[in-house]
Amino acid sequence: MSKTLTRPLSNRSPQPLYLQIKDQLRRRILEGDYRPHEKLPSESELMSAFGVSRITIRQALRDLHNEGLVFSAQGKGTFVSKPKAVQSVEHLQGFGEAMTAQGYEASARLLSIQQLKAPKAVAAALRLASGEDVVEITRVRFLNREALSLEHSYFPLDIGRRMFGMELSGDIFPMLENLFAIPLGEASIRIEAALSDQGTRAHLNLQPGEPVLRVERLTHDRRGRPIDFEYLSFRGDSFKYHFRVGRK
Amino acid sequence: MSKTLTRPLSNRSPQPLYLQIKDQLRRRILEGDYRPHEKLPSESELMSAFGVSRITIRQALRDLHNEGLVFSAQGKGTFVSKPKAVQSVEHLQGFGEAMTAQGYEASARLLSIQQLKAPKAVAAALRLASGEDVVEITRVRFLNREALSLEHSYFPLDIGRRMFGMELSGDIFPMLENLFAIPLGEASIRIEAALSDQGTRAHLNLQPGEPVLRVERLTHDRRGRPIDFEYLSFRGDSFKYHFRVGRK
DNA sequence: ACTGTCCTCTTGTTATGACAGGTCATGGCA
DNA sequence: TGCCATGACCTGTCATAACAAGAGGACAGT
Repeated sequence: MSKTLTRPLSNRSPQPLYLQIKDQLRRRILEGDYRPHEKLPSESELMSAFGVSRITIRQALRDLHNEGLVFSAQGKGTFVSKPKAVQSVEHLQGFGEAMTAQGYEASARLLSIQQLKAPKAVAAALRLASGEDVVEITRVRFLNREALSLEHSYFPLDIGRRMFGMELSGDIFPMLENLFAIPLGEASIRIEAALSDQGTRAHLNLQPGEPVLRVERLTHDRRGRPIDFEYLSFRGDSFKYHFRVGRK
Repeated sequence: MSKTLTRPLSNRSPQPLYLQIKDQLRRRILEGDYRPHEKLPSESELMSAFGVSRITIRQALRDLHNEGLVFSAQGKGTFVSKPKAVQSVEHLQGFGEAMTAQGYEASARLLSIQQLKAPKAVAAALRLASGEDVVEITRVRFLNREALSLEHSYFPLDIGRRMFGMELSGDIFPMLENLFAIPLGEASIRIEAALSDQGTRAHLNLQPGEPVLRVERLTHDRRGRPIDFEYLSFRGDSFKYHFRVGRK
């Protein structure tokens, strides 16, 4: 637990101490040095470890608490929260965009990419003639090293064909916007709760009977053309979808 | 700016000082004593006004900042935030409204209405002082004669008390708007999948192990005051939530 | 008239010290 | 053996004190 803090007061101030401490603790949590429900060192231990006063430690812990990474119980200690990622959908963003913006470590593993005849529902959503081909991308998403969701994405041929051979472990939305120069517009989303099927269970490491949040998302470009239809299955215990809507 | 704080240390502690101060400031903001973009008294003024130390004032202000009611600028002061005037494209509808609009036969049965001390999460959502009372309404929703969802709604006292004795088998949103003349603004929604607990199963006629879609919805009036916090549990097999979002 | 310096007010950061009150294990007493 | 008191340890709250740093106005010099 040694640290290299640069003192703002004695030296030329780079960053407040409590921010440096907060970032170090967060990194350790996200990297798994401290695991969920594990107790963090007590405030006095952190004080001597970092060589700062209690108020500084508490300010760092308070920030982590506000971010939802830790919680504390009087008389017991401060503990790492189980990551319950909250994705805000006020703005349309991909999952990875949302998570990394919150400091989570998000990644994805490509399971398959292939061209196939569009399933009926997919063809209807993408406004394709039945029988037309689409490109299907199947990925597993990880949050803090744990499998979080299984994703099937379907793209029309002209877009999907360009994806073969590309790096697909990152976010797809920025890729569409930047590499393909496709301005994104509205997305339409459906959500339901369901029990996990066997294939999903295998990828997400779930027990039979555990629920999943099933999301269908159809993304359009700015001109209204549907360009990406996805089935997303999230572990029910570790994801919350969050958004705001206005009246009328 | 005189206040009646009850000192936790000298007296018998009712509530921490910073919470009392936070609640008083919040009330003044919500009641319009301090208007948006208006400067609050400086920290030293608040210190002498409340007769507490700076750390206590700052803790109260920090909480208000986290709730989004104020923001501060170094060297200038602390100011009241403007209640978000975000133009949303989406409809905020009660579920009943949405269903009847689609030709379904929707109804609700009132299970209970009571005044009780707000649970912590409810108090936080409605921005009430911890310990304040709220009115809880519990209902079961039916769609085409089948139980669809179990709903727990929490209202601040001034609104909730007016609901006793009213007809509560219909939609609550139109009631708020028309009978109570409360213009509705934004709602913030969280969704997750979970397994049904026993109480929910009983009301929704579910088998053990069946999943539910759990929704938390916090509705604000047009000025940004939170007025309705709800926990909704839907049968996972018979409901889909549908909405659209725009990019950026 | 314009500009740069300085002083003052403000919030931001940090230290030290103290007591309140919850949790839990240990050990003594019945 | 069982129960309870006690103390160690932990987070929660609050006070006092100091310096850093941004903002802005007063004021003097050009």
